[in-house]
Amino acid sequence: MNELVILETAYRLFTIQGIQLFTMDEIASRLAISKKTLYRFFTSRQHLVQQVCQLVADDYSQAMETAENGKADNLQRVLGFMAANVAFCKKISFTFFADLQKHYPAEYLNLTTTLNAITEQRLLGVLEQGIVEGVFRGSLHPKLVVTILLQHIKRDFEFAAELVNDYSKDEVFRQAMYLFLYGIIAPNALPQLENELKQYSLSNRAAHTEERNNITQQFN
Amino acid sequence: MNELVILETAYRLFTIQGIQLFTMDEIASRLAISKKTLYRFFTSRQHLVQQVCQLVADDYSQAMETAENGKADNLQRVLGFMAANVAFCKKISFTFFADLQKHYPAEYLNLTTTLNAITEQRLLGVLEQGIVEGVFRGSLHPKLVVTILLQHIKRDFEFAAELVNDYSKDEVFRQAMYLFLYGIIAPNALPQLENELKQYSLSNRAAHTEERNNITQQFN
DNA sequence: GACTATTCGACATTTTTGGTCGATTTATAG
DNA sequence: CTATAAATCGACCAAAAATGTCGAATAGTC
Repeated sequence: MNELVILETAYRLFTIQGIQLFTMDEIASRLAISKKTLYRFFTSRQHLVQQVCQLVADDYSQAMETAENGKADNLQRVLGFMAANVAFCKKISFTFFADLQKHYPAEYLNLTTTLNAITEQRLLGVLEQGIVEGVFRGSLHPKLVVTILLQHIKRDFEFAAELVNDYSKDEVFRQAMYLFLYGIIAPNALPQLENELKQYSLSNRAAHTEERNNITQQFN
Repeated sequence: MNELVILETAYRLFTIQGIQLFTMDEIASRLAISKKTLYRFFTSRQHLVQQVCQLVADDYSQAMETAENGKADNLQRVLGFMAANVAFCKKISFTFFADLQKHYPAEYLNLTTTLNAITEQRLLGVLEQGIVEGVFRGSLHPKLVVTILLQHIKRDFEFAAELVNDYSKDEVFRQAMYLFLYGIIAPNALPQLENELKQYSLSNRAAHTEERNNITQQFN
C-alpha cells in the first residue's frame, strides 16, 4: 500500500459523495487495509482532508492551464476557461464543499481562496487583452466582472444541486456559461462567439441531444 | 407549536436531504423551538422517523389513488401510475432511503414493503384487465411483470442519483417509464399509447423542451 | 532462524448526539 | 392583580460513534 493510492481513493470518495459520509474506518475498509496502515501515511483525518484539498486545487489549476494552452485568441481562451469550470463543477459535488465549510473551515477558506485566485489570475489578463482587441465590450470593468463571475459560479454550484430533479448539472452550468459569454461579448464579435459555441456544443453535448431528439420524435 | 408543523418540517428535511444530516438539535433549531418542546411531541428520534415514514407511505398511497381515479381505460390507469411514480421518485431523495436502511432497518423494511404492496395491489388488477382487453400483450405474466418492475424502479432510483451530472432525474425516470410501457403494450394498441404519451409529454415537460429548443436554435 | 518492517484489529480517548430536568416564562382563571 | 397550571428553554447527562493508539502477529529478508 502506498500514499498515492490512499489519497486518490479519498479524493474520489470525498469529492463525489462528500467528506462526512466516510469515517476513517470506512476508508480503511474500502482500501482493504487497517486503520493502523492508514494512519501510517496520514497522521490525522485533517491531514488527509488537507491533502485531498491540495489535489483538488492542483487539478483545477492544471485544467485551467491546459484550457489556455494552444488557444489562438482571447475568446477561445475564455471559452476554454468556461468549459474547464463546467467540467470541474460536474466533477466535485456540492456536498464536498458543504462538509468542508462546516467541519474544516480553515481548509475551506484556503481552498476557495486558492481556486478563486487561479480563476482571477487566468481570466483577468485574457479579459483585459480581449477588451483592447475589441472582442469583449469596452464598458466592462474587468476586475469587477471577474469578482461577480466568481460569486455567480459559487451560487450556481449551490443551487444546481437542488435542480437535479428537472435539469442535469450539465444543463445548468452550460446555461450559466452562455449567460456570461453573451454578457461580455462585443456586438461585432457575436458571430465569432456563436461559431465557437457551435464547436463546443457539437463536441460535448450533441450526441445526447441528437439522440434524445430522435427518441422524442417518436412521440410527437 | 403543534405536532403537524414539526412532522411536516421533518418530512421535508428528511425526504429531500436525508435523515442523518439532521440531528434533533438541528431540527429544533430549524423550527425555532427547544429540544424539550420537540420531545414533548415525539418521544424519540425513532418515533419521529416512523411518523415521517408513515407520511411518505400515505402520500404515495394517495398519489396512486388519484392517479387511478377518473381514468377511462386501463392504459390510462397504467400511465397514471407511472406518472405518479415519476413524481414520487423526484420528490424523495435516494439519501432518505439509504439513511433509513442503514440506521432504521426495521422502518426501512416496513416502508418498502408497504410501498411495494401499494404498487402491486393497484397495478396487478389493471394489468390483468388490460391483457384481457388486448391492450397489453397476452404473453405477459402479470404478477412477475409487477415484481420485475418493482426491482427496476428500485434500481433506477439508486443510479439516477449518480447520473445527475448529465441527466435530470426527470429524464431518467421518464425513459424508464417509456421502456416499461412499450414493453407491455400490445402491438395494435401502440397508436393509442403514443397518442396518450403525447398528452403527458405536453402537459409536463413540453414547456421546458420547447424553451430549450428555442435557445439552442440560436447556436445552430 | 533471527531480525526488521509492516500490518492487523482490539482498545482507549475524544467528540458528537440522543434524551432529561429544574428553572423560567407565558397563558389562564379567579 | 395574583395564583395556578401549562409550556418552553437550554444547560446537562449518558450513550453512541468516531478518531487515534498499541501490543501482538505476520510477512519479508539476509
